[in-house]
Amino acid sequence: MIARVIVDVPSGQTDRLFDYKIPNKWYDVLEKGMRVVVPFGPRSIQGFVVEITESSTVEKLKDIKEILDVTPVLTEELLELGNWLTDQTLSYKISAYQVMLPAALKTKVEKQVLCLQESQLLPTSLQPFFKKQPLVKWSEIVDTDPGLLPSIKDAVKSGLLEVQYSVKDKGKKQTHRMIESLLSKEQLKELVEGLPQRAEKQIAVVHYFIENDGQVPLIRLIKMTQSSRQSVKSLIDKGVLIEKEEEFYRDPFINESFAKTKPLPLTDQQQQVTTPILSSIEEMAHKTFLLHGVTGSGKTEVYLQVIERVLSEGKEAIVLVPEISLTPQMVERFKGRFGSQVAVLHSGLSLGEKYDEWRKIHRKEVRVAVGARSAIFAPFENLGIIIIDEEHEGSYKQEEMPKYHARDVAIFRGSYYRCPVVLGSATPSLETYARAKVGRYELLTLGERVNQGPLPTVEVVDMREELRSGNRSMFSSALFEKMKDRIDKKEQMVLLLNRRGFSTFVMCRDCGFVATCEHCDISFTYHKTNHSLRCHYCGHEERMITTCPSCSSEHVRFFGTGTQRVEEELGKVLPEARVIRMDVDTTRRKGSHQKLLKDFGEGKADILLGTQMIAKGLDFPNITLVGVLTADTMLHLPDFRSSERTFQLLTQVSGRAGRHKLPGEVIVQTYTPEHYSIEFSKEHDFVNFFQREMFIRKGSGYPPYYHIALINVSHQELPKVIHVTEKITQFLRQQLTSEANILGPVASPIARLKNRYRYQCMIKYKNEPMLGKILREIQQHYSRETARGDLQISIDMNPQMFM
DNA sequence: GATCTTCGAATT
DNA sequence: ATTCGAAGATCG
Repeated sequence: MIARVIVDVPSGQTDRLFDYKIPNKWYDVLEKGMRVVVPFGPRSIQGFVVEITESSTVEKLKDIKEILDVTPVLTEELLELGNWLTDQTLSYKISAYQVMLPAALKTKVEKQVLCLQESQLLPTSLQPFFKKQPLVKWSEIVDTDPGLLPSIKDAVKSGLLEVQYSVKDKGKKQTHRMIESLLSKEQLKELVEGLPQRAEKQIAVVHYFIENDGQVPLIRLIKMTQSSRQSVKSLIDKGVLIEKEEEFYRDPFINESFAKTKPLPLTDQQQQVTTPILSSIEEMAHKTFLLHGVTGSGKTEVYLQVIERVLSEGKEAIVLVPEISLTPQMVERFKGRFGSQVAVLHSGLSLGEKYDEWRKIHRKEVRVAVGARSAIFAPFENLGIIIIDEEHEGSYKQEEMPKYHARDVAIFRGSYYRCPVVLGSATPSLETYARAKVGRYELLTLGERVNQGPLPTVEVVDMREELRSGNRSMFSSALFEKMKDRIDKKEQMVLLLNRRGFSTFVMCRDCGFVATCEHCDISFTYHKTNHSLRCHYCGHEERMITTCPSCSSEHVRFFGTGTQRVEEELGKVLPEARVIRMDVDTTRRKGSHQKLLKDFGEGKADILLGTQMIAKGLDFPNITLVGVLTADTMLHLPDFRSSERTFQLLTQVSGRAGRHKLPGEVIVQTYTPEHYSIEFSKEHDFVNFFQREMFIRKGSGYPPYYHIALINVSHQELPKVIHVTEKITQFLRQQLTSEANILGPVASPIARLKNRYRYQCMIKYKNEPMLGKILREIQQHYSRETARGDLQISIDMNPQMFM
C-alpha cells in the first residue's frame, strides 16, 4: 500500500505529493489525515497523508518511518478545505494544512549525532561531547566550534558516528501525578497503628486517605499533609499507595466560575430573525444570513438560542468573535449558557492551552467552539451552525500565508455540512451588505435596542471652529464641559484616540527634519515612558533626539497627539479624574487587557482612554459619554476602505454609551465635519452610508463591484524591485483580458519596511478565469529567487490592507 | 592538486 | 528547507 504525502517543506518545488510505502504492520492503522514522519533526502521530516492508494508511478519508494497520530488530525472535509484554500489563496498545501491545526502539532526536527562505538576511538576534539551519552545535538557541537565539522564528517565516513534526525511533537500533553490508596480505610487504620511514631509525615499521609476518597494530585497531597515527596514514595514502595499519570487539560478559566444563565425571552424582533435561521438548521439547507442589528439590539442572545437548537439536534457550533472583544464578558455569556460544552480559542492562550482546547473539540468533548479567526477550523464533523460576530472586522483576514478570510472558510464549511452561516454586525462590510441586497445572503434586521432605549445622540464638533475661537487644546469646550459633568455625576466615559504613543511625529522647527526609522520609511512615534522614538511597524527603538541631526538646532518638537499625551493632558486639566489608558502598550502583558477592563467595570476609573481596541464589545451600564478626539485619523489613509472603517469605528464606539438605563451621549471632534462617513454615523444611518459609499466604489472600480488582487514585491535593492514589478505588470497586461484593470507598478504606501523596498501592482477585475493560473506562473517563474529569500513576492487575493 | 565557495538540482 | 555534488576560485 502507498501513502501519498504532503511534506513539511514550504517551497514551490516541494508543494506536491510524494509517495511512500506503508509497512505491513501499519496497513490497518494508517489513515489519511494523519501526520507521519518520512525520510526526505538525507533527513527525516513531518508530513500529512492525504491519500492512500494501491500503486505508484515512482520506482524506488521509501517506507514511512513513523506515525504521529492515533486518529487523523485532518478530517476528510478539512483535507478538501485545505485544497480549496490553497487554490484560493495561492499558497502551499502544507501551509494550508498547518494553519488549520494548533501550532503545538507542528513538529520540530532535531539533528543529532549518534556515537556508534567507544568515545575513546573518536578524535580527541570530539571526545568530550560523547563522554556522558552517545546521542548529542548537532547544534551543541557545531555551536561550540564550527571548525569541528570536518572531523565529524570523517568520523561518519569511518563509521564511528551517525547523523540522525528526530522528529518531536511540540505539544506535550500535561499530566498530573495522581496518588490513590490501594487499601481500604480499615486496612489503613490498622496500618497507622503499625507505623513507628517518628514516621509523622507518613502517618499524616495515611490519615489523609482515611478521611478522603479517591485520587489526589501528588502536589496537593504534599501540601495538605505537610509531608514530602519522600514519605509518599516510601508508602508507594510499601504497596500502600499507587501513583498514576493522568492527563489533564490546562484550563485557562480554572479560577472562574460561570453563573448558569437561562434563555431570555426574545423580543418580537429577535423572534422574527431567529425563525428563518432555525428553519435553515432544521431543513439542513445551507444559507448565509446577514444579521444586521444596531448596537445593543441583542444579537448575542439570538446566537445563544439558535446554538441551543443546534445542540439539541446533536450538532455542533462555531462562533467567531474578533480577538479584541473576546473578553471575559463574551466568554462568560457562552460558558454561562452552555457550561463545559464550550471550548475557547484565542491568542491569549499559551501554545499548550490552545492545544488542549483543540483536543477537547477533536475528542468530541465539547460541541461549541468560541474563538478568534483560526477557530473557524475547529475539527467538528457534524456542524450545525457557524456564527461570525462583527463580521466587518478586519481581523478575520489572515495577513500571512495562507491569506484567507474566515468568512469564506465559513461559507465553504457551511455548504459542506449544509448548515447556516450567520454574519452579525451593526455595520456590515460593504461586500456583505451588497450580497444581502442582491439576495445571495438573506438579510435579517434588528432595528431597535432591546431595552427600547434610544441610540445615543451624537454631536459633531468642528475643531476648526474651536481653533478660531481660540481653543487650542485637544478637548473642545463642549466635550470638556460634558466630561466635567460626568465626573460630578459619578458616571463613566470612554475617550477614543486612534493613535498610541505620545506624539505621531517629531520634527525640527528650523529645518523641517522629521525623525524616521532607519529601516522603514515611517516617521517615529515618541514614547514618553522611556523617552524613546519607536517605529510602530518594525518595532525599532531609539533614544529621543534633543538636537536636530540635520541642522543641529535644538528646536525639536512633537507634533500630533497620541494616547500618552492625552493621558498627560487629562492629568493637568482634570486632575480629579481617574484614567485608565488602554492601547497596545498597556495591554502587551498577558491578561492585562482583561484586568484593565475589570477595573473600569468596577468603577475604579472615570475615564477609559484608548485606541480602537476599546470600540468593541464593552458593555458597561455606567458609560454615558463617548468622546472621539479626532475622527479624521483613519479617514485620510491611502486605502479605499478608509471611509468605511471610519464609519464603522464611529458607529461602534458610539454604541458603547447608554446601553442600559442611563441615556448616552457622543461627541465627535473632527476637522472635516462635512464628510459623509461622519455625517451618516451621526444619524446611525448605515443604509444611507452604504448607498453613498457604493456609488463611490462603483465610480472608482473597487469592491464590491470589482475584485482586487494585490501583488507586493520586496527586495533589498530598489532597482531590482522596480524591475521585477515592472515585468510582472507587463506579463499581466499581456495575459489578462482587456476587461481587467492593472495598476502599477507603484511604490507601496510603506515604501520601505525592515530594510526592504516595496513595490506593488494591483489588479481590479470582474471575471478572469485564468487569473489563478497566471499568478501561479509568476510565482513559479521567480521561485528560484524567492526561495533564496532575497526576493519576496506576496499575492493577496482579497486584500484588507494596502500597506 | 587540495581546499574552499557558489550555485543548481533533487528530495518519493 | 536542506543537502549534496559539480563547477569555478584561491592558494601554495
